[in-house]
This record gives sequence, structure tokens and C-alpha cells, in this order.
Amino acid sequence: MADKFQSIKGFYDILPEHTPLWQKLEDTARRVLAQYGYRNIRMPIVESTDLFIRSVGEHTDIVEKEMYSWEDQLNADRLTLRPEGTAGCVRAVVEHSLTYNGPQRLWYMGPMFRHENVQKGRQRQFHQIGAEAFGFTGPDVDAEQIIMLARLWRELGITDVELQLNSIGDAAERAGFRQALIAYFESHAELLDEDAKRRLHTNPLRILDSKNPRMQDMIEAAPRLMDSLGEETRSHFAGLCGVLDAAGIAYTLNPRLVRGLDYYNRTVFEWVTTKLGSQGTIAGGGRYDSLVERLGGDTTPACGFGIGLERVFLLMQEYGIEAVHSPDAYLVNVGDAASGQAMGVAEAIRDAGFTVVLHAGGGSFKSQMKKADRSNARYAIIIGDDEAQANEVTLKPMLAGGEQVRVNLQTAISTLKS
RNA sequence: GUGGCCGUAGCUCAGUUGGUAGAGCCCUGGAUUGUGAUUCCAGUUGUCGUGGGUUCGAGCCCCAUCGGUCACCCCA
Repeated sequence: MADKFQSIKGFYDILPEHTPLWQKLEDTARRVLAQYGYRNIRMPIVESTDLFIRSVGEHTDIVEKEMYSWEDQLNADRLTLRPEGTAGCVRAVVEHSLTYNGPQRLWYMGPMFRHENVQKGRQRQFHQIGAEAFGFTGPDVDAEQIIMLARLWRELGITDVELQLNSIGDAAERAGFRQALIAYFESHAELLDEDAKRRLHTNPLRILDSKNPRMQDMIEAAPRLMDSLGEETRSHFAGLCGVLDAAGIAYTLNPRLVRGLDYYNRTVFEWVTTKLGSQGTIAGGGRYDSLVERLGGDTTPACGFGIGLERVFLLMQEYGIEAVHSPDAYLVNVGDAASGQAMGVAEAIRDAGFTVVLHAGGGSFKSQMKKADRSNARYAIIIGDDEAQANEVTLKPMLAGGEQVRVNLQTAISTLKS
């Protein structure tokens, strides 16, 4: 035998036994998003490398070491497989002037690509649902997105996910805080680890998120961003908390919650579970009021989030949530006469709107019935020599207690409808 | 990039101090002349990840290598 191929590390197949649960997740999300007036947008998977450098940020892990980037062999364009969806969505909004006639609520779903080491809940090709709202200034839209996610978890049957909330201020506030933070860390330079030293002048806020136990006391005593936020930012955050309180959404304030992507400001949030090992964040998002302008559009406030679908899928499995696809009928046919009629019968039943699996490949009644059983079909429709002769079918309910009947095709279809 | 654990049938796994490669599930056929989901009988399934070494003899011991998985980091 020739050598076999296997999928690339971090790129995996979703097999038929798992697609029903995936579709349940996707269908539920689609329905909930539509309930809030979000409209579907579909962007390309490949974008200009510079788009991500400018939006995600030059000194982020994503841009520094995780992007699938290459130079187009034909025209030397620098291209990248999208590592996240917001940049491309903003690019599309600006390119097509989608906010010209007012605010927009948009969502998308699809694969994202990051060259990371794989582990549970982390693949190199993974899938996200993203939602973005453009042109809304107030905290009500931040709150709406959080409430929408709470509804999604509820409808999926997921409980026990914790909402963590923080405000990381506006650019000017963060710049001031950044200076204070750098000064503070420099005064404790002897305690900084390698990673922290590297980030000191590129992304000092991330140092706050370090889990290095030797730095914890020093980090604990560092200046707090919340304390350097201005009046407008504070009232925006208070407004958000007020709406969430009124809606009965529980949250935990996490002053150390920051984002790895540079474009966020003010509101940041994460939904976290303890049931998935170390990859506990199933959704994360926040406000990014300056990104649209940064990517060449008019000044437009924005807020959005991403859902990690693999993680939500794992969580659904953890909760024992199940989904199976079951056809309405499995068409058993034995004998030349029956087989000759079977395709026409199956088509007639499909014309009536039902799902029919037509048995192919012959075999005894017994073996065909076994296949009917394993198909999860509600009914077996049986055609043998006798039925073929009489232009009838035998309709047998596969669930315990049902009596089989021999009827003509129209009666069988009526029975399927009831 | 670093570390722990694991690679035996399609799947889940057992395999004794080194001595002829196994079980369950699945699949196929039968017990019942045309009926599944319970039962019984029979049958098929292998480069023991790969390459070397030690040995009369290696799934088992040694070395290398590849792959998987979990974790650090970071993120969704």
C-alpha cells in the first residue's frame, strides 16, 4: 500500500458523528443573532498582512509569531490567513461605507488561523462566530451583546459560565496609565522575568496578566487602571453595569482582565468556564472605538465579540448535550420488482417534503432492517414482491409499540405527516 | 520554543520475569422460506508508529526518530 497522508497538525476533520451537534450550535447562534437584528456578513479568509499589523497590533503575540503569512508568488502581495475576524469586518465596513446610512449590527462565522501549539480547545484552524456593532456610542450596545450571549448559552443548555468584566479606558487614559506602569515596573526591574522585560516598552499592560508566582506581590501592588480612568469612561462603565444589573446578568469585575489585541478600549469582557482545562474562555470581546478610523474610515464607535466554537462545542459535550440527525424513513426493497419501484417511491416521498434513505446494494430483509434501525429513521418503508405486485408499501414504525400497516403510497405519505 | 504522558485490529483497550498477538465493541452470515433495536452460534479484521541495537528469540529491554495528547505562554 502507498503511504497514507494525514491532516496537518492543528488542522482537523469534523466527522459526521459530530456534525449534528455542530449544526445545533450554529443554528442556535444564527437564530439568536437574528433575534437581535444582527445581519450576516461574509468576508474572505485571506487579507492583506498589513491589515492585521495595523489593527491587531504589531507587538501582539498574534502578529509577532502566530500568523500564516506569505508572499503571493505571482505579484508579491503580502497576504495572511485571517487570525481573527474583526479586522476584515472593519475593512469591509469601511470599503463599502456600510455605516453611511446609520449604525450597523453584523455577524459572521468561519475558520480562523493561528500558528500556535495545539492543546485542548486550541487548534491552528479554529472557528469563531463574531458579532460587531458599528456606530453606537453608549453602553447599551455593549450590554446588548453581553445579554445576547447570555441568551445563547441559555438556549444551548450551557450553565455555569462566568462573565468577567473590566474597563481598560480610552487611548489617552491608557497612555497615561502606561507611563505610570512602566515607571512602576522599572522601579522593580530586579523582579521582572524575561517575558516581562521584553514587554516593558511594547505592551506593559500584559505584564499585569502574568502568572509568574515570583511577580505576583509586585503586580498586586502596581497602579490600577480603574483609578486613572476619566469621568466619561467611568460613567460609560457604570452605565453598562446598570443595564446588566437591571437585566439580571451576573458578572465579576476583574481589574486584571486585559486584551491581547491592541484595538480594544473601555469595555472588555470574557465568558469563562472551569470545565475545559486551561482554555476556559469561550467568548471574549469589548469596545474598539478607534479602529474604524485607524483603518481609514470616519470616526465610528464600535463594539464586538468572538465566540470560540470548538470550546463551546467541547462544553456542550461536557454537559451531555446531544443532537442526532434522523431521516423520516428508510426504504427497504427486496427483489427485482421492488427495487425497480423503489427510486420512484422515494422521490414521491421526498416531493412531500420528507427525508428518505433509499437502501442500495441489495441484501436480505433482515440485513436491510438492521440498516434501517441504525439509520435512526422514524419509519421503515418496506417493498417486497407482494407490495410491488399490489402497488403498495408496508409502513413500519421503528419505535417500540408501533404496528406496521400495508397501504398505498398516498396513505403512507399522509401517515408520515401525522 | 519548553516540559509531562501516550503510540498494539475501524474504535476502546489487555498483553505476566523476553518464548506462537488477544478481548469487547463494530462489521458479515446464520438460528427464523419477508422484518430491526434483547438473545445464541460462526466468521473477517494487525508492518504491535518507524528505523537501528541487544538476544537463540523483542509488542515487552536500549538508542534514535516520527506522531498524538495535555500543560507552560498566549488567546476565542
